[in-house]
Amino acid sequence: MPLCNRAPIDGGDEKTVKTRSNIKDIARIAGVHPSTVSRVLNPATRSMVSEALAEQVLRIANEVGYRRNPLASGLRTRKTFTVGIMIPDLTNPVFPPIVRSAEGTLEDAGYIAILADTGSREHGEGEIIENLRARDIDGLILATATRRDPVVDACVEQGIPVVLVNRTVSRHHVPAVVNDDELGIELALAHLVALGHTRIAYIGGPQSTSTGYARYHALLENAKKLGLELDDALVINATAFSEAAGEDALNGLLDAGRPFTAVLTANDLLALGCYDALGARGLRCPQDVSITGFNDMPYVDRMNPPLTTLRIAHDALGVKAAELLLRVIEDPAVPAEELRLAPELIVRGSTAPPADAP
Amino acid sequence: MPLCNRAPIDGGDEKTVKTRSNIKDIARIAGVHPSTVSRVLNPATRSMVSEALAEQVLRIANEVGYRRNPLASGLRTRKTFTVGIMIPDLTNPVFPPIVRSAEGTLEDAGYIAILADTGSREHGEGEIIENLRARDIDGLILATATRRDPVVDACVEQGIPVVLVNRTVSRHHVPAVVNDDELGIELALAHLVALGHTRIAYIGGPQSTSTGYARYHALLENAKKLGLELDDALVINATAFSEAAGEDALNGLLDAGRPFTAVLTANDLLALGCYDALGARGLRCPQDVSITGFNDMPYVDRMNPPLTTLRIAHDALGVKAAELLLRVIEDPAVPAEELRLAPELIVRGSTAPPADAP
DNA sequence: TGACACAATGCAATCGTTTGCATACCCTAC
DNA sequence: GTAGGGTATGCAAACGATTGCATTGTGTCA
Repeated sequence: MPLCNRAPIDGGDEKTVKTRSNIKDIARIAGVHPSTVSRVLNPATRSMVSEALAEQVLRIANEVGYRRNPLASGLRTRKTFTVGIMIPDLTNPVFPPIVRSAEGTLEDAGYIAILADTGSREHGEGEIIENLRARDIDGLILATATRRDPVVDACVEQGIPVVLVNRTVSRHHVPAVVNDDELGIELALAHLVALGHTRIAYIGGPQSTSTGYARYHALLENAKKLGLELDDALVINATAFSEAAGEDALNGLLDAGRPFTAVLTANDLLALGCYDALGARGLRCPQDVSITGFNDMPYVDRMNPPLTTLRIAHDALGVKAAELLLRVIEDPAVPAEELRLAPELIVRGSTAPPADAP
Repeated sequence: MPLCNRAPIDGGDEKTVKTRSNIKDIARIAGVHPSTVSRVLNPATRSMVSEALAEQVLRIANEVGYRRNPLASGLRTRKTFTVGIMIPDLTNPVFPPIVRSAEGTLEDAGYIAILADTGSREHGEGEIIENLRARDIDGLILATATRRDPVVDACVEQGIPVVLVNRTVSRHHVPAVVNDDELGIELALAHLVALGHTRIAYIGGPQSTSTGYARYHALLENAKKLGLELDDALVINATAFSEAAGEDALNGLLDAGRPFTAVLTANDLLALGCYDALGARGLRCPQDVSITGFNDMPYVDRMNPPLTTLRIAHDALGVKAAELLLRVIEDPAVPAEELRLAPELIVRGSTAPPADAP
């Protein structure tokens, strides 16, 4: 007997580390060539082999608990059933639901998700992408995009299927799933106006992100549409989507001395920063100033006061992004579509009619 | 000239999709055998080849931007520089910081992290593990462990390096990084007692998890140590670590009609559920009932009232778990140590002296 | 000068799958 | 009876890297 270092058959109770059985083992048992087994195991080529034999091979594969080795398969075919998910910061409550639902959707399709959090990282994004590319990932979900993003350009150039989520880029050639920011701002602004506010301040986000940019322009647009006069001195864009930036921004507005009764912010964290700035000055929300957020982060309904904000369909964002990516992977020629999901205004305690209202 | 389907050298401006250069390309340029290049590229075997040649090969590798193909390498060596991270639910705020810091630590060591959220999933955990195993992952970080966990058993049995994080298992053979729950409960209980509370209720978590189990027993232990009389009817373990379970539990306690002035909970979400139960009955926290949480989830400092709780070193948990796993991967014979990180009591507005205090 | 040790490199098999091509076989039709 | 056309399978070369063993070359020592 030739050397037989494994016990592929009847290895039931053996104490040996039973190394996963492979296509050759099956071939040996079935008395056929490995290539035949391979053809049976691949649904696309199964029809090449006689039905009876195919059935037998499948049965054996099942019996020995065969699982394709993705490394070997990937090496040969360049398809790894692996996708990368890049996010700027997992501890930002916006991302976990996106990541989770995207991962779940991918998993259901037989893919695995490699997580890359670029915030907590010494390597640059480019380095990370190179790393993923070296691993022959099939595609990439990017939540990190800036409006002009070299990383995205690089992916497009290298032909890596990419889908952007949450944020998008300026040049319109890459598929994306984003929130409908125009609608969101419209809802928030209309809400404040309906409450009777006329002197409304705005605290936006970085203009380098599509969300910061879109929300800012949506504000200008919708104010005009409503015939609302905006005080330029009361419209500013913060340098980051963070509590600290929001606090700074509102402090700036308060110091400017221009009167206002409401602040529309482009992000929940900015809104929370506003809470801090108000609290430090003994001002009350909503009695003195109404505040709206954007995102509906978890637990903002429990804050003091509960935050009026725009609920983004985070789960759907992740699911749709994953589905879109799968579609692109399957057929790279698919046209780059951009999905915009409608947000929902959630009215809570942080908004009320202005003090001087009738 | 033999067929040469690539342009490995001087491929600078070519419009062709420049396929990643490999070890053979380098060998050809350097005029040596691929195996020599391989030896140079592997630090462990570099000393086998003459210094001058090694340098030259490295220079060329650098010039052509060589990157090892992890698939091929992994196929041959069974080492993929990949680890899996399994968590029960990414939208539970406890996990993102753990995942993020673990991932960052792994990345710095040249590993990538595959994320698996078992909650949002139709496949069972076993199936997922099999999937990861098929991909020859080097190790696994599990945040999903129950006290008697077949998945953990399976991993240990199959020799997959495993590190548990946040939760651990009963049988003591697997390395873990957890919070020091005994200390946490001790701090919380001492805090309430110091405020003057004597009739203290407890809402714990599922006894199938190590955290639920340890905190419950720590409570009994510490109460005895402090000479504190616990009313059995006021000590219950909820069926889940969730807001709903917490609300149900506290409603049960209130319905029982036994007097108490404080509730010590085993988890922030349980505590938030208590807020709901109190609010629904018009009771105030902390005036009528003090409440303590466990975890210090993000934003509980902004809730109404801000929650007194135990801050777990989530980042450290992730980092340590990753480091421990790397150590085990490197040397599977390393003894299974269990790290316990000390929590910190964060006193906020949800605790105060009881109403009947002097 | 020849034997031997040792250092540096080449050779070729291997990891597990896939796939273009060759082959063997059977059936039909002229 | 043989040419032609399928159909079902085998063969062997990839994919890219690693590694035990073989080979070559160089120096040392007796």
